[in-house]
Amino acid sequence: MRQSEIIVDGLLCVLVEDLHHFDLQQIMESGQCFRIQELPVNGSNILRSHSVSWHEHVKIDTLSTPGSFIFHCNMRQMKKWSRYFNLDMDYYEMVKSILAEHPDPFLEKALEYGSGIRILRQGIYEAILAFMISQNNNISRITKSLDMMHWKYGVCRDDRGIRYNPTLLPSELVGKDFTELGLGYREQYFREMFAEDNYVHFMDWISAIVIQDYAAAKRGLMQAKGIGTKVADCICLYGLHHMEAYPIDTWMKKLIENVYDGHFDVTPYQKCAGYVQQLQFYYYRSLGGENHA
DNA sequence: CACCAGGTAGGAT
DNA sequence: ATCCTACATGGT
Repeated sequence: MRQSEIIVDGLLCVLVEDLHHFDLQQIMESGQCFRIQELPVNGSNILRSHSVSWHEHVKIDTLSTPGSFIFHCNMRQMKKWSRYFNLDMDYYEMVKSILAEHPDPFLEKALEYGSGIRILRQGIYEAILAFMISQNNNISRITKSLDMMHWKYGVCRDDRGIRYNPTLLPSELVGKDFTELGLGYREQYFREMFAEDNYVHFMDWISAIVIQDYAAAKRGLMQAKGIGTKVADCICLYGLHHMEAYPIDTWMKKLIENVYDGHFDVTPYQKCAGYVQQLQFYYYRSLGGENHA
């Protein structure tokens, strides 16, 4: 991967080349992140364009030259996005080499089908909000609730004169009522978590979790109401980048039942289990569910 | 107008 | 330990 500064429309941007196994469309569709949007495209050498909201906001153009992208930010911000998208570590090759020793036709197809997927580092706050909302819910409502929450309670900041919805910090959520966000019965979970008289405990709880290993972090997370095994695994994986986490939801249950005859051994994939789960999940959903492929 | 959604808590086997 | 079910809403 090479990075260089260029000027686009009078603004400093970063041109990234030779970046492979990175496809924002796939990442957006993979269901790990609800805050990426596809934008209308105007440039002729631009294949797709996306906007990503996190601590900051960035527009990314996918160029027609394979492996080439334009990140609309400066080099300093690019460092953060590089970490966010996990651009330095390519789990594709890791799974490829494990597959050589543990043949798995389904996973092989899943790897090729979703080869552009990366596991993001969304941070614990973003992950808690997104995946507590995600339980027994559908994607479009999850996205809507999250967006409304950010617009209603978030403080807007930027250095380019563009209004955007930033990451919410606990300090911005303490004592809020969470009504009118369409959260349904999950509303109560948030009210408990961000109750004013729980703030000190909340911050202690978080600061312990972020320095613990996967097993301890998962146990800790599950102490909160509204966080069970699956949501805890998602927070560990997409928030804290614990790659051992292997979230099992209704789709993964069906997949393991139909494709692996009720048993899938993650042991060989310990160091990239979460990535393997994403590949399986993304490919299985593309098949419509019941197909054994 | 039913049925479903990247589950969980609380209670009953 | 392992089932069962109610759960609030909006999407399809």
